[in-house]
Amino acid sequence: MPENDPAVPRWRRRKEARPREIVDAALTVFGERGFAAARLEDVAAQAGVSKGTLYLYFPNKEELFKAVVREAILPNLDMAERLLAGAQGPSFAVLETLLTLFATRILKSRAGAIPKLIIAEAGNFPDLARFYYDEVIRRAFALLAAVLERGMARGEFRPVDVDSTVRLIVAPMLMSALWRSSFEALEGRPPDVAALLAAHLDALRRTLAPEGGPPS
Amino acid sequence: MPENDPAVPRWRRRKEARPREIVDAALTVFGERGFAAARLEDVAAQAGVSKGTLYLYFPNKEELFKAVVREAILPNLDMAERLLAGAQGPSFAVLETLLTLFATRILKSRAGAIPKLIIAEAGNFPDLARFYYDEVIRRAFALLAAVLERGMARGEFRPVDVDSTVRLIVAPMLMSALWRSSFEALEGRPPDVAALLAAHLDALRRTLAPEGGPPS
DNA sequence: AGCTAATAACTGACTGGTCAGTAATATTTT
DNA sequence: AAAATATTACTGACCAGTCAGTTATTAGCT
Repeated sequence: MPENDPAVPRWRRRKEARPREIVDAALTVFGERGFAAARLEDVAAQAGVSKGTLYLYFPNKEELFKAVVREAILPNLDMAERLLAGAQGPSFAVLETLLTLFATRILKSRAGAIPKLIIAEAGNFPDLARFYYDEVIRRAFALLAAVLERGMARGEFRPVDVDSTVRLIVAPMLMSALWRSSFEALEGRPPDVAALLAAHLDALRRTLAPEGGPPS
Repeated sequence: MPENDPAVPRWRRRKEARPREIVDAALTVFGERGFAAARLEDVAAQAGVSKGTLYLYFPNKEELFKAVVREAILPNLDMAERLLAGAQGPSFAVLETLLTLFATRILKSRAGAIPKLIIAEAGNFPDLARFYYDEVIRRAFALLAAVLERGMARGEFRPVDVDSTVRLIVAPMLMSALWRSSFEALEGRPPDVAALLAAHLDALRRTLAPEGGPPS
């Protein structure tokens, strides 16, 4: 049943809105299928646009993916960095806020699919891996390392191996994100992120506490 | 320069040895490229065989992959289960042995690539995800849960939320495996698994210790 | 205000390349 | 010779990226 009324155009020119809509559609489709398996035809359909239009705004699939990362992840990192820069109180509270932020802002949004994407495709698309490593991982690790250094300098944390401890902090959050992407459908119940976060914070409190007693 | 001497056959019939060689080649190629992107042509070449031969021993790509998992992972799980069943000493020592076993047997072998594989392809190949979940994840989680229960029953561990704690135990090891597969090439130094394992065990000791003091 | 280029935005059929799986054929072994 | 094992050449489906052509919008002219 084709729409023949010429008063209703088949499409509109919307130069301003397109990139955002395309990136948004791409996040959805990449998240569902991964980078390599995602069909740009599907991204286009999801964005309500034809495949050719994608190429008016993005030179190729990889650049589209980078745009997705920039839009979905980097603003959160910016926020986290500002948070540390302006922190006044105890370091453990900063850590708690950061992890809670991750659990709510990233894990629960469609951006939670991005870690899986990167891990899945790093081998076959080293440029993407490099991009993500430089723009996201390095910054996130540096941020957490700074929190640990701050805590140790203030005597709130016992001395620890910073690099290993950063990985210990990140791992459960990362694993939650991967879990959601991969196995949520197979388990009856959804994973209890809140319980995991609570247990993780509890473990960190005990791990980081100076010998003389727990930090405030 | 073709070999025309009829006394030197171009190939031999080796019905017994083929499956193992093919599975071994498949582990290598799947590990490098992922499941979807791996070319059976490459698996065949790596196994010193032609593509058609693969189909004499495995009905399709998915079944070949399942065979890889069965061969590379399940024997390690069997060993771990026997280890717990025969354990006499303190529960923390069992935990330590299990994690060390993982860090050495899985992480350092080509089998370390399998977690990445599963996570990467779970969305597009739900049958594989189901298979891995049933055959590996459930068993591994049950195993660790049993260690925790044992420790709590013997008063060596304080009472903890078993499910969350199992995830906390697994996450850093899993993350190491994923890291190797994805970012090792991008960093100068290889990740220091020994340091991470030491820090993790230290953190677990503090986390699981009953209030009255650390377990032996 | 209405008509008419000119331009910018968009479409969708097509190309070139890839690869899992199959069929036809060849070689080795018994 | 027959059976078992292996190879090679092929098929069909898939998809990123391209491009010739179409449609909406804007600007210029009257």
